[in-house]
Amino acid sequence: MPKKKPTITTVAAAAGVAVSTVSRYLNGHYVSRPVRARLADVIETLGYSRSWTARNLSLGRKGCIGVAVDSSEDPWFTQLLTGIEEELSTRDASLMLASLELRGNYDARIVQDWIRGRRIDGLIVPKSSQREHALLEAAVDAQVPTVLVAPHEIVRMAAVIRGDNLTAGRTVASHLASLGHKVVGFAGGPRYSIDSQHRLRGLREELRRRGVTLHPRATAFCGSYQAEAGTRFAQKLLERPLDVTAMVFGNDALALGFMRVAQQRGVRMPRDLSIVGFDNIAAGALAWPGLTTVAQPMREMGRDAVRYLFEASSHRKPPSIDYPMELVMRESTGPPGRNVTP
Amino acid sequence: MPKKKPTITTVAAAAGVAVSTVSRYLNGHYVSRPVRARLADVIETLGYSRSWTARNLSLGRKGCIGVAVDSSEDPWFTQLLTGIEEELSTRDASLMLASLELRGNYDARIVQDWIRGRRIDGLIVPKSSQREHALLEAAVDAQVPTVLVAPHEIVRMAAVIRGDNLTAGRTVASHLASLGHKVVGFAGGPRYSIDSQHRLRGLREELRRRGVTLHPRATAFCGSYQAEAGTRFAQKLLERPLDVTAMVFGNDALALGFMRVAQQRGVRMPRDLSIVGFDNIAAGALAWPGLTTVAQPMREMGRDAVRYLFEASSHRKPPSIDYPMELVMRESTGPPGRNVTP
DNA sequence: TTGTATGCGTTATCAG
DNA sequence: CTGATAACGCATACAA
Repeated sequence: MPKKKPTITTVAAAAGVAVSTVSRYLNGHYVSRPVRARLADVIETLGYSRSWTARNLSLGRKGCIGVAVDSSEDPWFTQLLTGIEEELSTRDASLMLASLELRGNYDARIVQDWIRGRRIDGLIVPKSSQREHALLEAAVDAQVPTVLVAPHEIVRMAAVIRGDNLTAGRTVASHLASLGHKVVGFAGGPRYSIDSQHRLRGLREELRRRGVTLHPRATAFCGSYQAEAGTRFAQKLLERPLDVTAMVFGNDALALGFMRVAQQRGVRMPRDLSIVGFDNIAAGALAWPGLTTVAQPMREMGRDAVRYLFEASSHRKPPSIDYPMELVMRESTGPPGRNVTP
Repeated sequence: MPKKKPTITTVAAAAGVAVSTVSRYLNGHYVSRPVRARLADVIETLGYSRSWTARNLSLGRKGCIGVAVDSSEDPWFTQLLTGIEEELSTRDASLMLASLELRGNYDARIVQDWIRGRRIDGLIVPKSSQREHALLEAAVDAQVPTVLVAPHEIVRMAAVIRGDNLTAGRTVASHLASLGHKVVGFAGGPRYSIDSQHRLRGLREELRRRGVTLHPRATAFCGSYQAEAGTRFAQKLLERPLDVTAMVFGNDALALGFMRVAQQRGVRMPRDLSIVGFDNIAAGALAWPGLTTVAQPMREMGRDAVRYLFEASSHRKPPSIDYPMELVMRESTGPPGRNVTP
């Protein structure tokens, strides 16, 4: 006999009060002490727990925020996700997840349905680029608060959260310069990626200040942030003798992809070549040599993203915060050695 | 002027029919052709889209399935997640995600709230172990269909989906034997993990059949599936000359953790030691040497998990399927070399 | 084939 | 301080 779940009406009846009183009790509004005690008792013995669906319908909200990402298998993203979860768990709201590239090709219909069907109270879009334009437009149309995390391209339709990539670039430059490197290279992600651009700019500035050369032939964009782009870049760069003693990559995935090919070809790191990445993904710490990188406070950024969403109404203008980034030194960087011919 | 969102009532009024007719139209029930056309038109111009919350309330369901995992940063899990998303996207349902170890220590309250508050139509728990017992009990109590993916320990409270680890173990044994290895070792995850036990058993059986020794001193359990456990194991095993020419690990994370330490100490792989893992996580493909491993059809398992959830009522007994696993050969395995003294 | 009436479980606005 | 009662937006018997 599957006993039916108790509702607020059941509780009210059992306690001999009106449903509205129970509701008030549930929401911490005023009820007399004796009634409160009785209600607590009844609810306990009945094992009552209110219906989220009904509550949300009544409140006119959805109780869910949406997260739309290229792929939920991206380790950079999962760090952010943890932060999002963390903050959400304190706000009795939950998250809906959608990968935009689930079956190989881009498809944002699910997210479009979310916002058209008013299924979400807010939207978080990490690493958005031009192709998310329609999505963001729909979001502002439907008045669903949106926050972009580390968008590839510039937008003024939503709040933005991103790391302080300019300073991060400078930090990397300092690190390399103080190790004694005189000529370094840079390989970014997509050319249009703001993160890559800022990282490069910071790197370039500080390098120049330190009298270090940023070699033009070893400075490029890989077209993507995927590891495969890093391996392709490696195949090209390592065809001929190295011009540089250190390479800085747009992110860890690129760096790791590069390192695999480099090791395969006998390039010893950091002796022949120092490597630096960005993002501090787990794979970098597991590699040998461990990948020197720059960490962003992803969890904090995730938390702040949902915080902003829940306070969106009170904000006049969406904030655009730059989070501090921290150099994580591992074995892939060291003093420069002689150049190598692979 | 934020135009108010149209409801089913708005549509009915605009079309000059009753709401029930609109509802019928929406759900594909019978409506006359002219009315249907008019409705389609009105809905289009109004930009109407029905409220999920209200629909679910009326239907008595939640429209969400819950996924409770140790950490959503686990790359093994994110593969599963992709499959879950994939299937969910075809069923107009969404997923709620909760990490059980969000802040370092175990806390399942959020998930308990889900099932107590009837917020989910089903529950997926990957890699469950003893500590999830209370959770599963609550789930059966509340009649929420549950499916366990690759549970560490045996349970009879829910449906189970897992890979065919026995055969996988045999496959690895064959691979190693045919490469010419004569003495191999095994390092599993937690001792109680069924996956590790099965993988070991399959390995042992086939090894014996092939006349290959499974060295007892190099056969152990690392206590966890985390990479750190692999590094600890490496530090211990590599203290003295190796007794084996190949090591099989309970999963890729352990193997990668081991490899890092091994490379650090100058062990050349596969020349000095061949390495095999399980799970085929991305980091293994990026390492050098690339990690030979056994892949599970994680996406398919994820899809099937939600399929089961949605058909739970029609099933008499929960199925417990073993999914085929596939050897992925990379550079970390090769013919045995001479033993090495690190 | 279509309309009417009722229920889903809460919250909020009123009177009392 | 508490109790009716009207939303919330949709689905579904049942009646017409």
